[in-house]
Amino acid sequence: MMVESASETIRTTPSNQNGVSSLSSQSDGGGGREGGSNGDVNGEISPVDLLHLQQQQALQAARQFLLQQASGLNSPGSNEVKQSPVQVPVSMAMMSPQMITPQQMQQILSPPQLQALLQQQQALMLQQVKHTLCSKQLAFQQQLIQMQQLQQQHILNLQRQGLVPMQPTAAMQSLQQAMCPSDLQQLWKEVSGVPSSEEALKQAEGLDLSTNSSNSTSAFPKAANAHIPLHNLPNGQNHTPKRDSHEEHTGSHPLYGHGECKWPGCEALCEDMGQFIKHLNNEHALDDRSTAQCRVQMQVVQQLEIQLAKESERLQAMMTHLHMRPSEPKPFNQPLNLASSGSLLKRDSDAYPEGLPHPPTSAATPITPLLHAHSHSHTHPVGPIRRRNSDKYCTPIASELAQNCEFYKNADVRPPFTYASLIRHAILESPDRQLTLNEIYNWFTRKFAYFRRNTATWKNAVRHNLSLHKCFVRVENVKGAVWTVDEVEYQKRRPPKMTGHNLRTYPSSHHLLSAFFSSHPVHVKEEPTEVEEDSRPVSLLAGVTHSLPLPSDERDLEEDLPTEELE
DNA sequence: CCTCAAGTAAACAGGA
DNA sequence: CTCCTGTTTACTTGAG
Repeated sequence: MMVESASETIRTTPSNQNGVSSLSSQSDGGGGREGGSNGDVNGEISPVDLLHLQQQQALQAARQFLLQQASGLNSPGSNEVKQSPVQVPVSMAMMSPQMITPQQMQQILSPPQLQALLQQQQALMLQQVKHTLCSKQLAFQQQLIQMQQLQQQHILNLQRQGLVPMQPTAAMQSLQQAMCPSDLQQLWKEVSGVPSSEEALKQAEGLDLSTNSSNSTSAFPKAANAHIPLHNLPNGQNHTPKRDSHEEHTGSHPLYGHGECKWPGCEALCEDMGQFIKHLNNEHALDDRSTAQCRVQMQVVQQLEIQLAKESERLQAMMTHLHMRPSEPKPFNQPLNLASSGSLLKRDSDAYPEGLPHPPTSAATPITPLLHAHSHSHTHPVGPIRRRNSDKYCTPIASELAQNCEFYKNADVRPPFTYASLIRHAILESPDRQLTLNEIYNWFTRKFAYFRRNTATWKNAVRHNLSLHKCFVRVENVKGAVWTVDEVEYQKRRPPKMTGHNLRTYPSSHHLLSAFFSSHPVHVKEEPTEVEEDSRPVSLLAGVTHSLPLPSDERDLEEDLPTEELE
């Protein structure tokens, strides 16, 4: 109880200035853009128009891609459905990382996969920028709808398998509540100018929306009118078991393409659909691992959404600057799941005039941005990451970092290591195996986007760890003091604790599922981030650091957690 | 329930 | 005086 009061008085301590300027708000203008919208005239094609068009196309493509990604994670047997009257942003329900942190996801599924995925996505996004010319909103709508359906399907599947703990109906209800269909309907109208989503759907169906077909894996099913009105779901009666069989007969599956399974990290070859389905059921049944992988995929999508949001914001700023009337600003401003979840949940407040909060918090605060606006600014200002999973669950820090350094460098994800192990790693990584405090700080900020904010907190933790653990030895130097590692102490320090649990099986299905359905991400503790520039998930992929051979040093380090690894 | 490790917050001291 | 560094204590949380 006291804690709360304590945390409420958190003040940003002076230490913030330690060269950690990660804030580069590029959004100038956020304000009065709605003033300038006067209809959609497109008589002439000026450079400005082209720019506009390009941007929109890019954004649209990105959005589509995100949606595809999101739909891709809807576990097997979840496509073929096509429409639902109610818009339900999948990710809203599925992305609730407050229960399982991104780190955990990463642990579960090696981030190289994440990187690979992101890379793919980036490439595909670029491709799609070229191909996606028409059917902007419609494609968007279409896919959103599909996502919803997939989500529903997924839920149904879970129910069927008895894996949805307790009352699936409750899950549904919470889902539905969180979604607030009416809000969504409204949103749709705003966004698309289409009277209702069903209308939109009809239109969408009338068109060839296969713009996404450039992504061979996505092949959105066009068939099926398996309606699953969400409003029926709460009864828990709408199981439509036939869908599986139905799916098997249609030749496409988002997780199947080019004769191989597109499940993240799988790539198993399957000659035909039947074989693939079999494979899917065998290898990717709903278990801890698959569920965890889903969450990883969510993370991927989330990161892409962040990127998308940023681009949207940029577009807005550009257009504002050029005095353009954003012909269709809304869809782009609306970071579909992330932010919208907040706004919808929030409900009462506008909080969402523009879709994106303005400068600093915008993109990088996927989960909570709007909540902050609402609550006292200090309520959870720094989202203390209590109780992160300890490194005992992790792969050895050295290899993990070596493989995923680009990821951590850019993604605002807390590394799944203890402070102590990180500090040690930093020190041992240095040429002289010694670092000053400030150098350690710098290492943290350099290596982890996550540590580019809340500096007061983690720096304090670093100092605390340095002092606390005997394995860190302070050595007076000419220029001051440096910190070194007493390896013996360090090893001693480590409890024989078990662990290792294969990360892939770490979080239990229950956890994951409850996370899935806890669509009340209101209390997310992700902090108000400022990682604008850093959370550039897409670009980070260019990194290609994975598969770097480990330096000998790293090898040493890697031995560091042998027991932890092997259970 | 207890213990322990980890994370967080904060008070405090000493030095630049 | 402010800020940084370093130490220490207190507390919470999660896991064993």
